[in-house]
Amino acid sequence: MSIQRCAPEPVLFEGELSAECALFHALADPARLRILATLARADTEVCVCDLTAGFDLNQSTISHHLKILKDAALVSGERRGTWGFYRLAPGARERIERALERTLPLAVHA
Amino acid sequence: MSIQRCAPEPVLFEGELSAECALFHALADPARLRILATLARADTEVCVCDLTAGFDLNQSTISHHLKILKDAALVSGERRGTWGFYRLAPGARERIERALERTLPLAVHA
DNA sequence: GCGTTGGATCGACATTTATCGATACTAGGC
DNA sequence: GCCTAGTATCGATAAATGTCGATCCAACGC
Repeated sequence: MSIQRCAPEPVLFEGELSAECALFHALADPARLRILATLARADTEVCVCDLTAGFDLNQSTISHHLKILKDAALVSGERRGTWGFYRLAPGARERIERALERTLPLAVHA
Repeated sequence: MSIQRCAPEPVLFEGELSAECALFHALADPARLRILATLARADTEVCVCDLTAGFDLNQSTISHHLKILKDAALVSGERRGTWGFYRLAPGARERIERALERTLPLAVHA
């Protein structure tokens, strides 16, 4: 037998939140969070070599996390010569704030 | 040979972000995001039976996600009789906003 | 007492994912 | 050309995790 309802008129959210979920997923890793925090506090771009040297992770692991952050459009990367430089993507924080607003709106209007 | 630096004075973030990471992790699942969005838009508490009936997921799966959200202090649950009721934890959104501020501060002061 | 019902917990399984080593790629220096 | 160095990509592996079914627990009705 199926489970019954305890009260009439349940209001369930049916909207699409996959983009918001992808954003939060990119934030849900300690290595990526440290990279983001570093980029956010750097007034300039940061070289990949500094991240590789500073964090206790393999170079390929750093590169892997940078790709995930880049795919999430949270950082932007550029290669000059043999070195790679990354910076926080413009509007990264605003995009997260908007995702939060769509998930947990301050003013409940639905 | 170890990897060399391309420039002097790399500034790496060394702070602790495990609590923030745990918060974002709780948000990084479509089912939990839908539950949170539902609770945020409900002016009252929501019965577990409504979540189980409305979302295309097993009852034990819903309960599992509710526990994760509760452990993250994003929702609060109460049992009255045989039914369980959940609501958005007070200050849930503010806690996420503070976690975002600690990770990506608007004013760079470090 | 017993049976039922909603929800939580446990076990198992499949998928995802973080990490690493090895390799490929690209730009310089020789 | 060749060699080196920094980065990206590929493969493999181990750990984490989402999902489900089965079971347990608590409350209600009989």
